[in-house]
Amino acid sequence: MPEGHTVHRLAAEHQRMFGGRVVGAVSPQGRFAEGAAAVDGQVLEGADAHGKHLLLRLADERSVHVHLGIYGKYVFGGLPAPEPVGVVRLRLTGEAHHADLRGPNVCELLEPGGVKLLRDRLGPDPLRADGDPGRAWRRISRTRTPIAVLLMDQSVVAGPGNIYRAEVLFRQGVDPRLPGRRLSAERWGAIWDDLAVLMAEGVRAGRIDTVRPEHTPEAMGRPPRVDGHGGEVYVYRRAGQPCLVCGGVVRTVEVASRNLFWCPVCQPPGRG
DNA sequence: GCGGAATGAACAT
DNA sequence: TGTTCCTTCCGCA
Repeated sequence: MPEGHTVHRLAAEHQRMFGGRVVGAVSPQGRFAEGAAAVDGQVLEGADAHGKHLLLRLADERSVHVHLGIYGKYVFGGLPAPEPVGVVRLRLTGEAHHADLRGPNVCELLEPGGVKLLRDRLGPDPLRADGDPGRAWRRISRTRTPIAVLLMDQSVVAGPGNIYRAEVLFRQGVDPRLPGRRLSAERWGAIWDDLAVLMAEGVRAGRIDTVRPEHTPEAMGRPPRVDGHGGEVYVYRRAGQPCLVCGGVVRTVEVASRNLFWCPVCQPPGRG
């Protein structure tokens, strides 16, 4: 689940449960013991997300930086918090809630200024009000790298992952292998706008749904279906199945060690 | 019960 | 390009 929309939800949840309040912090697993000790007893001033990075600002101007990677997961609950189940890297407790973090790629304490360094190496985030698509365009329009690779590069665009990249390219009818510099500025604008809409909906719903109403199984007279990842999508993990729009066969290929999915009919070679 | 895959990215080579 | 981190879940015995 951890694409950018998930992390923005997590930030909102932290803000709601812990924002402006003193928090307790422990690391039952032990791998964040020193950091937890430094956090424990401080006021959590605010929670924020940039792309897939969660940032918890503390009263002493340091920040907890969490990146979930593929496996990382949060579970929230009330108080009293039960005995931690499994390997809990960080448990926060507030006035009425607790949050358990397991399996993150990153869980570290950043010194003041560390957040700026982090954000400087990230591209614009379609979910943020300060996200500037022009910044991404300056990278995209100058490279031969395929657009499908660029969309996964967090220094180009921060937030989209493997599902959103496949789905937005399908929805905009773009050939995934099209070099960035062959993409038109108009098409990039459409991709950015679509990402903003899709991901905002993902934040609201807590799942990734990308299928337009006229293409849902119901509208097409097929039995309703929800994918294993918890949403309704056009091409992601649907290799070998018929395209929901044209009936052609959805294809997959490995790109930079990730599986890319697309419909060669709706996204013909050179289209961009 | 086991093996593989998974919504990610840093690092080594 | 390959390795590693680290956890969960699914399909297959």
